[in-house]
This record gives sequence, C-alpha cells and structure tokens, in this order.
Amino acid sequence: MATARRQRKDAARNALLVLEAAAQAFGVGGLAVDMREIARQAGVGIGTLYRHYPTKEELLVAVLQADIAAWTERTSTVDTADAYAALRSYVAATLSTLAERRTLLDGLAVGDVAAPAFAACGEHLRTTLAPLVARAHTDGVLRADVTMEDVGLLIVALSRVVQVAPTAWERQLDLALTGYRA
Amino acid sequence: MATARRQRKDAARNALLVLEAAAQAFGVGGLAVDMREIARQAGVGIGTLYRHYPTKEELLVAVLQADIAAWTERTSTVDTADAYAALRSYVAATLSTLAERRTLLDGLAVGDVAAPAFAACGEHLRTTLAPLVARAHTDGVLRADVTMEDVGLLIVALSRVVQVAPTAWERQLDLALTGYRA
Amino acid sequence: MATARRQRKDAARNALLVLEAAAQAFGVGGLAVDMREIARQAGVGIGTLYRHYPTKEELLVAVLQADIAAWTERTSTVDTADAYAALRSYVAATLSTLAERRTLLDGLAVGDVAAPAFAACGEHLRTTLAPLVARAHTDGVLRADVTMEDVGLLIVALSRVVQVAPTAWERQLDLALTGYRA
Amino acid sequence: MATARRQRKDAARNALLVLEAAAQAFGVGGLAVDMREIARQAGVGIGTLYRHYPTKEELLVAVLQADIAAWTERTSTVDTADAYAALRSYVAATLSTLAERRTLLDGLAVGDVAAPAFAACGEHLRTTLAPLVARAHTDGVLRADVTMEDVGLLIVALSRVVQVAPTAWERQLDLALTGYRA
DNA sequence: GATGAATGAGGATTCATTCAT
DNA sequence: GATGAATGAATCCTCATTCAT
Repeated sequence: MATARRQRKDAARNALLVLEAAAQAFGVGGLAVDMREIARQAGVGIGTLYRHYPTKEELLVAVLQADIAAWTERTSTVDTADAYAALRSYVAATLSTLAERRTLLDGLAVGDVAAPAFAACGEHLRTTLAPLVARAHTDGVLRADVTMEDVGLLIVALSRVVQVAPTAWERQLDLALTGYRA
Repeated sequence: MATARRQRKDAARNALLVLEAAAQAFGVGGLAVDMREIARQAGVGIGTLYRHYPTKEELLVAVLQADIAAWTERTSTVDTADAYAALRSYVAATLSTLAERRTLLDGLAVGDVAAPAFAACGEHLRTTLAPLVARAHTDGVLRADVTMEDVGLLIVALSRVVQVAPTAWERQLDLALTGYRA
Repeated sequence: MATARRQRKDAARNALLVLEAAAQAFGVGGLAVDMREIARQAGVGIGTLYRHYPTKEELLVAVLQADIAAWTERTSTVDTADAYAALRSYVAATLSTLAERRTLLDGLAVGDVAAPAFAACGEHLRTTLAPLVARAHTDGVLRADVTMEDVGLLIVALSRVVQVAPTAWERQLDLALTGYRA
Repeated sequence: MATARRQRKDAARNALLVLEAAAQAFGVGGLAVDMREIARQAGVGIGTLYRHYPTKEELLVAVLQADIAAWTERTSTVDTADAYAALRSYVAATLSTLAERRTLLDGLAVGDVAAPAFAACGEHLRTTLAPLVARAHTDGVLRADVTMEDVGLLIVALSRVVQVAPTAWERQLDLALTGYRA
C-alpha cells in the first residue's frame, strides 16, 4: 500500500510537471509546440505525458483550467472598503493574473473543447463582478449607463495592452476608468 | 507587347486571387492553414501559388502589407474640422479597418520577415497620429499628460474588443476617450 | 523568305545556346539540374528550350551526341607514323576529350534513351581502335594477349583518373601502357 | 534494465535494416531514391527511418561510413609474405570491397557532410598503404619512381573498371601492375 | 517561333498518437 | 505506471512539362 501511495504521488507529481511545462510552452510557442518538447521540458517520457493527458487539446484545457482557477482565487480577495477601489482592484487583479498566464492571455482556445472552461470563466465573472458593479452604482461612483458588460470588455481590451506592453496596463487602466466614473 | 501585357494581367489577377484567399484563410485558421487549401480557394494550382509567393511566410507578409496599405489609405482621409473629432475619427478608422482585416487584427507575424511590414506601420503611426495629438493638445481637448503612445495603446486595447465583440468597439471607444479628454 | 531564313537561323542559334548551357550545367550538377536553370543560362525562355528538346532526357542525349561527335572527330586524326605512338595517341586524344566533356566523362546516361548514343560510341571504337591494335600486334609492340577490349578498359579506367586528378592521367597512362607493351 | 536493452536491440535492428536497404537503394538509384522506398524495403515506417537518420544526407553518410569500415577491416589483413604480393593483395582487397559496395564505388558524396567520412578514408590509406609501398621499394619489386599516390590512382582507375565490367578488374590489375614493377 | 504562367505529381520532413516492453 | 520506438497522415515545397498568348 505504501508503494501504491508512493506511486500515486509520483504520478500526481508527473501530471503537475507536465502541466507546468505545458503552460510555459504554450505561452511561448502557442499551439504549435511539439508534444515531445513539452514532455522533455517536464522531464518525463512522451508516454507519461499521454497517460495523464490523452490529447493535446485536453492538455491545453487543463492548462486553461489551472489558469482560470488561479484567477478566481486571486479575484476573490478584493479589498471592499471603497466601491470604486474595489472595482479597480478586481480589474487590476484580473489583469495581473493575465500578465502571468500567457495561455489564458492569448486566449488559446481550441474548438469546442475549451468552451466549458471559458463558460466557468463567465460564470465567475457574473457572480463576482456583478455585485461590485451594483455597489458602485449604488454608491454613485460609476456612470449610470455603464454595465457589467462594459467592465468585462474593458478587461478584455486591457488584456491586449498587457500582452503588448506588460508594464503599461496600469496607467491605461486609470486613464480608461476615468471615463467610466460618474 | 499587348500579348505580353495580357498575360501579365492574368498573372496579376491570379496573384490577387491568391492574396484574397490567403487573407481569408489566415483570418480563419491562423498560420495553420494548408497552402493547398489556399490555392484551392483561390482557384489556382499550388504551383501558381508558389510562383507568386515562394514561401508561406512571404504570402503572409504580402497579406499583411495589403492590410497595412488599406489602413494607411483609410486613415489618410480623416476629417480635420475639429481636433477631438479628428482624433476620434482616426482611431475609429483604424479600428474599423482592423474589423475587416483579421490577419492584421490577429497580429499574425512570423519571425523577422514581418518586421519590416510592421515597422512601416509604426512609421505611419508617427507621421499621421502625432500631428493629430499635437493639435488636440493645442486646442486643449486632450489631457495634458496623454501622449501619442497612450493613444496607440488605446487602439491596441480596443483592437481586442473588435476581435471579441465586433460591434461593441465604438461604445467602448467613446467611454474610454472620455478619460482622455481634458 | 529572308525573314523565314532569319528565324530559322535564330532558332538554330537558340538550340545551340541551350545545348551549350546544358553541357555546362549537367557537367556541374549532374542530372539534378533544373531545366529552368539551363534555360536561364542559355538566355532563352523555358518554352524555347522545350521546343528544341522536348524532354530532359532528350536534351541530355543531345549533349552526349555532341560530346561523342567531338570525340570521334578528335580521334580520327591520330598520328600513324609509329604503331605504339599511334595507339598511345588515340588513347590520349580520348582522355583529353573526356577531360573537357564532363557529361561524357561522368557517363551520365539515362535509361534506354542514351543507349543508342553509346552504341554509336562502341561502333566508333571498333572501327578506329581495332586497326590500331591490330597494327601494334603486327609490329610486335603490344603483348600478344592484349585485346582491343583491354585497351577499351584502360581508357575507361583512366577516365576516372581524369575525373579525380585532371592533370595526372598522362603519367598514369604511361605507367599502365608499359604493362601492355611486348 | 533487461527490458530497456531489448528495446534497444529492436531499435538497433531497425537501424541496421534501414542502413542495408539504403545501401542497396543508393547503389541502384543514386541519390535520387525516394526515402519512402528505402523505408518500404527496410520494412519499417518512414517515421522510424527518420528517427534513426534524421536526414537523407545523414543516412547516406551512415552508409558511406559502413562501407569505409568494411574496407578498412578487409584491408587490414593483407598477406605480407611477399612484398609484391602484399601490395597486389591490398589493391585487390580494396577493389573487391568496392565491387560489393556501390555507394562507395559511385563516390556518392553530398556536400560537406560526407567530407569527414572520406577524410578518414585518406587517413587509412596513408597508414596502411604507405608501409606496403615502402617495403616494395626496399625489396626492389616496384619501379623506383612509383609513389604511393600512383598506387592510389591505380585503385581509383580500376574502380571504374569494377563499375563497368565487374569481372574484368583482376586481369586489368595484373596488366597495369606489370608497368609498376621494377 | 518565343515566352513564361500554370499545373500537379512527387519527395523530404514533422509530429500527434499508439503500443510493446 | 513509465518509457520511448514505431507509425503514417499531413504539410511544405520543387520541378518537369504543357499551353495560352
């Protein structure tokens, strides 16, 4: 049993090694990366990689899910003292997550396989961002016609800035948010 | 002579057909598209495709150059009556060009081959956008600390909106530009 | 008519230009040379090349035939004063021809198409070399058991020396011929 | 460990099968042979072929190296009882090796990749042939002015005979060697 | 007759995935 | 469970040859 457990531990560790290598590799080379290269960087055989992720697509989805998990965790701890600060904090946390997660940032999606992952993403947006926007409206710190969708698109827009000029997004965020303010 | 010209005309037409098919195909499938598929969609043989564009890279660059040419043309006729309107018009013209040119929008670039094309792009930005920003400052319709780079990044940012929600960019542009206003 | 004649002259000239370019090109790159490259070096269009030589093979055969013609001409004027000198002169003339004709030297032959050309070659060997060998035997300057075939193979052998060390064949010829002497 | 070794054994066998098929194929069709055809004749998939020899060039070089190895092995056991016999034996062993190794015989070489292989070849010539020539001189069985280079060129020359008339080289060797004798 | 654009079969190589060990 | 050798479909590109002008 001890052996079995040890093996399971090793297996889990391998799965993780592959996941990290894949995140790295997809971030650098996009979908074009060679599965062998990922296996190599993970320090495992190609067979091991395929045992854990039977398909390139599934591996990508796994990376995506890990990214999204990191994001939901990061954005669940926004400081809520001030309504405007809370909103800004949420957007900033999202963008800073994207800055570290190229796969998510690049929107690497593949066919319908990634759809569920992104659906979970929208779900989280609705449950966490909506209250913040509502409160901002209540507190009168947001233009009345600005919706949650607008803020979502703001994030989407600034994600490109993150991609192109990784240090410039904070300034652009503040410039743009000025336009959203009441 | 007339004969020779006629042939060239046909050849030129084929080159154009290939270019259009490629723009379409790259826009849909990214760099992964099969050269044969492009040839098929252009209605020419694969050999003809390669006669005009000896490499996949070169074909992509040609598409990029056509996109950029379309953009420079479109942005050279901005209404200059009002400084703010002129600036907005420039950004809007750029974004609407991107909306029709997926290759450019997706920033499909390949190694160093695309670099010159994009360099021309930056060049054009500097010569056309700079005066508009300068005039906006002179006329006092732009926050004093907003630079040409900021406007460039605004375009970059909104290009993502174009990509994700092709009809929403105009509203986002006006929202954001409010923040840039003096 | 003058025009017609002029055109025929031009056509003949083109055929010759192609032949020379082909001889050069095959000599350098073997059969792998691109037909377009030959046309380019001949200064004619690819269509013109194909008008004169409908096939790569046929072009090669034409080059071969020109080579063989040069050889038969060169070897028909051997000095016949002394039987041994005549024999040596014949072999030397052959080898020096080979030294200038890479296509022939490399034995570039292709399928059955080249066979007739080489048959003519053997034919010429029999009609010109045989008498020389016979006379050498009569004059007692050649070992009695040395046949025409032996001399033929001597040529074949030394042709490789010509190929590998273009200046060394004469010495090797004299060394070897010593063994053939009575 | 036993497991790993077994796999390597199979892999090694495949590598060898490919090598032999390639030697055969290059010998018949020169460099023009289709890699797929080689794989087919070896009874392996094209991917397996490429796993062992990542390039057509490298496969050719491998064939060349095997040929050269066979030659060095064959020529290291020459009978040294009599100086003249030893020399003849060396040349004969070389030629009979060539008779079985078309790739080497045809001098199939490709760019600079084959250069090292052939360099090793010249090296071996110098270390094994030189002493034989020296001893022949000492024993007075070789014309004083005949050098190692002459013998080398004799081999080169007769290799063409091997190519053209595979059964005639021995007679030609003896004829020619007579000229080299003291 | 000359030209060169068009054609497409053919050939080298890569890479996702399977499977024997 | 891990490994990596084997597989072959897919893809880029070349080049002999044809044909419209």
